[in-house]
Amino acid sequence: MDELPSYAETLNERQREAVLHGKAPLLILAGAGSGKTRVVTTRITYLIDRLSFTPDQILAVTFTNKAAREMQERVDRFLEERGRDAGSAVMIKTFHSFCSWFLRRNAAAAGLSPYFGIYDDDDALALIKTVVPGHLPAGEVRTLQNAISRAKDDNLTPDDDLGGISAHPEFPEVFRRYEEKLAASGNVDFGGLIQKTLMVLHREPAITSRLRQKFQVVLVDEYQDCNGAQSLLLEALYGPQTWLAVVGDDDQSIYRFRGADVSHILNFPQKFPGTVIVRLEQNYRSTGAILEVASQVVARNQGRLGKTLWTANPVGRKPRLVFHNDQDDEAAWAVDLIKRAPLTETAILYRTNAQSRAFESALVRAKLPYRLVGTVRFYEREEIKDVLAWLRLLTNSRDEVSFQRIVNKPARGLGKSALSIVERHRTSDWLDACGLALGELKGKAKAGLGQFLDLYAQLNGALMNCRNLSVLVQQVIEDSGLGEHHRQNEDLGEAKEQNLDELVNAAAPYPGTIEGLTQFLENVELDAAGTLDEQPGVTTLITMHNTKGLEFDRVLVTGLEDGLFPRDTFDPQEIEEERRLFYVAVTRARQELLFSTCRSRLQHGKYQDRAPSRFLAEIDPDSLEVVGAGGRGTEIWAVGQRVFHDDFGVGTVVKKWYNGSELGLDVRFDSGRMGRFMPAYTPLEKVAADE
DNA sequence: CTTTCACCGGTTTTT
DNA sequence: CCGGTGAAAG
Ligand SMILES: Nc1ncnc2c1ncn2[C@@H]1O[C@H](COP(=O)(O)OP(=O)(O)OP(=O)(O)O)[C@@H](O)[C@H]1O
Repeated sequence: MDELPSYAETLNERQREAVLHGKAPLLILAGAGSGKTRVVTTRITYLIDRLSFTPDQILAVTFTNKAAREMQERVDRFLEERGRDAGSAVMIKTFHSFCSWFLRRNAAAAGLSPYFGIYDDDDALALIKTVVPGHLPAGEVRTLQNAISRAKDDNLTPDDDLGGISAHPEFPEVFRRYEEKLAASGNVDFGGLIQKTLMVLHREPAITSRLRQKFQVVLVDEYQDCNGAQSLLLEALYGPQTWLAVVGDDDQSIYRFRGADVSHILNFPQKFPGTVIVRLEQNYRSTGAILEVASQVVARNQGRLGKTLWTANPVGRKPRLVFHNDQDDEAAWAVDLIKRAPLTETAILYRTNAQSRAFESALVRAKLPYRLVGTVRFYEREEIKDVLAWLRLLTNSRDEVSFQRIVNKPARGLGKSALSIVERHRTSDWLDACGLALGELKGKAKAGLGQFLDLYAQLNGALMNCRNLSVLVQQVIEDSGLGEHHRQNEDLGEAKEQNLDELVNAAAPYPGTIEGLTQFLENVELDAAGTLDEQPGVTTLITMHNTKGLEFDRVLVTGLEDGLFPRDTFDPQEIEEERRLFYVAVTRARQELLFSTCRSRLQHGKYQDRAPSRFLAEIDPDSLEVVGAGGRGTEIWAVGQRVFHDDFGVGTVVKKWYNGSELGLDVRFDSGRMGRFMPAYTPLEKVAADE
């Protein structure tokens, strides 16, 4: 072999081993910040640069579209530096967008049109509502929707044994009817993208072998959050010539609620015999003090693989823990920190999107720039979804959800009875059904439906001969009346108008053809959040889940309160998942880490008293710098904490409860005796677990 | 058929 | 507090 390429010189020995590794299945198992993603990127470059692979033979799977774009950029840059181009011929996608690509190319085999649309969770919910019996409460409908998604994540169909998914008596029937309606709509939901791809690969050996022939190299990042269907997909992609590598960290598996299962990474060596495991143990991201706290907490989880993780970085300042009265104080504190060092790259992390509000308004008041990642995602706003529904109907007139959404929006006199007549005439195509129903309607409804049909014809004509997609989008907004409708909204009208303008701009890069429209819609459907660039001096507001794979100089982990983070739950598995989320959040920080917790928090319109998160009790107090403690409700108690009482001796906290704002503890003493205490008044002493 | 208003319940987390 | 839902008025 020639001398090492320069990009390999900056790697440590283990990383280099992973990059230069040959054909045998490769499992890279490593803790946070150890350079896993960097190894994937470098390996792609190496395979192209030094071995004879061409970019289009390589498939890399990332967890988010943003991660895919970033990896694409890095690979392009690497290859450019080495005087090669065509880096962008490497296929770097999420599982979902890869499957979408595949299904459009093999539409016939999948029983789809190449212009199929993708239903997001809201769309799926709308469809489920049309198939659930009678008036189930909204909560139950959601539960059923969730069960359907979980079933599809495990590649199950209504014919399979669904007992492991949901015990709801209506579930199998609702699932079946949902799948029928979905098939009739000609569209695909998220789970269906994976499932239909699997179906084609299992049924059509010729297609499978062509696909394996094409992608001789397959790499998967964040494999610990892989679900059952995705794991099967990986097996289907794996042929005798495939160079396969997966990368992940069992301590960072945080998407169980979405069907992810850490067992897929743990069982990888069994599934792919001959697997070579490479462990990366050096963390390049964080200070020693940050890593220490992360390790202490995650160490409480049972059944983890356990990994060594060390860093040559300085120990740095101890992470700080700051107590606040409520979420507004917490936000004011965050703003103050940012003002003191406005150029330090800072991220404010929280468990639930609702928590972003207080931070947003404090930042606005302080006139500090910020970007909000996630939350009311751009493409999920009402006005945007309305216009997208029109566009989707233009690519697929069988799309029930989109049809129902816009047929009478803005109102054109089509109510329940008129629409049930349309429904009676439904073939597969909703416009045909409208045409047939027209004869049976009269008056306002007839006029309204006629108007709708004319509009469709007009916009469909526009699609046939418009140069640029933004022209079509503009025309849909104006001609459909949706633009006017949303502009008239009392206080949000202006914002909605701006959003619609932005949608027009977003369509500009696409050609005004059905292919261009399909591509635009797919990008929107699979990456609903839109892109927000990071910029120096702009604070990031983000959920902990969304920070997967990211890093920031300064990280604020907020809302560390029992019941919020971790959420209260009876399921020990879920507590462990929350603890992994804590680990992910903490290990995003390069230099500075701050925790904050509130004694009281506004929730559902009421202030509720809160106690510090049990995770804080799992950190060695010596590893933290505590600010503002000492007041009432600032002592950190966790269920399981060992305590000593003057009269009763040693025992264990078995329950936390509240009497108004006062914290109470139930303790089971080793003598067998139980006791109830208010730690504010009773001298209970914490003792170490082994005393 | 459309609009308004009173009432209820409570979403973790997202491709 | 806020958004979704359903009944009743217009
Ligand atoms: N050999 C190295 N020398 C210097 N810096 C490195 C090296 N390897 C990785 N890094 C840096 O360490 C940081 C973490 O790398 P990377 O994001 O690839 O880690 P990761 O294992 O994917 O992290 P996580 O699982 O926490 O998302 C990055 O800033 C990366 O540039």
